[in-house]
Amino acid sequence: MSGPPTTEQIAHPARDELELSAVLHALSDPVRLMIVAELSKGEREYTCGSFELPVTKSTCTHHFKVLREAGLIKQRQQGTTRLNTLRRQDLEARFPGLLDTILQAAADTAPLQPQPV
Amino acid sequence: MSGPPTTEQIAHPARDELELSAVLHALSDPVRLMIVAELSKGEREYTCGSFELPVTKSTCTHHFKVLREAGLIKQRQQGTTRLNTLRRQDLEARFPGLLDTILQAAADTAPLQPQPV
DNA sequence: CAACTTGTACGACGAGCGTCGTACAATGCT
DNA sequence: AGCATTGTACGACGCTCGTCGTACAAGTTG
Repeated sequence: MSGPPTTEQIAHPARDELELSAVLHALSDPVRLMIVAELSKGEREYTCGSFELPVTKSTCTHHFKVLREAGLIKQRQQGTTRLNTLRRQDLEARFPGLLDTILQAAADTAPLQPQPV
Repeated sequence: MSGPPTTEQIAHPARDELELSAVLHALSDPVRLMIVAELSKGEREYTCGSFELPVTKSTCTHHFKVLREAGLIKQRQQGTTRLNTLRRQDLEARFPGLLDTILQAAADTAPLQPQPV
């Protein structure tokens, strides 16, 4: 193999372009909040398929797209899979404390927890 | 005057019933975030008309209703006017630090500020 | 009483959201 | 090569959202 193994041509907003309303809207959906909560539990990269979500594949793609366009996650292509990571530093720089506070609130009040794989 | 001057028959969710997704959704609208930011600046009660909002009266009523049903504000009838206050304590008890963090993020990144009256 | 103020109720409209199914592209594996 | 895996693209569907205009209710004030 001589060509580039990864594509990395996925649009992401810059740190200074993150909008609060987009972030809050993204996290106001229970499924997306689940995804972000899962991502926040580890430092490793998660594939889209490593979540037990109560929606189909295409809906899952949609939610990851919303999260990416709001600047919450970074997506990196690797082979057929797409690796997702939380943009912790960017979020912390732009909206200090916001992510942790929301995740804490979610953990305190969530009736159900998703299952990682 | 011998009769009751205020009605106080407006439905509000109890503290323990506040849902995170509803709160985040309520605050993901710029107009509603403006309203909450204004309310947070003072301890006094604000009438619905004391905001300079870029929407009509009926839209304003709608936004206050969303905020009330999400548990962000308390509305109290007094004569023809309705007095609004932020439910600071309830929010702090249910979602510690959430309101302040969001308001801080809004203040840091907001391009425009509303005008109080 | 009549006029005004403050805000709600209701219906309408266009836009967007969350969901799905099917089809397809790209990669990995046998 | 052929097949399986992973995820996207696209269209469709109901539903909700934000907005508005008009009409109306409840107080306040002349």
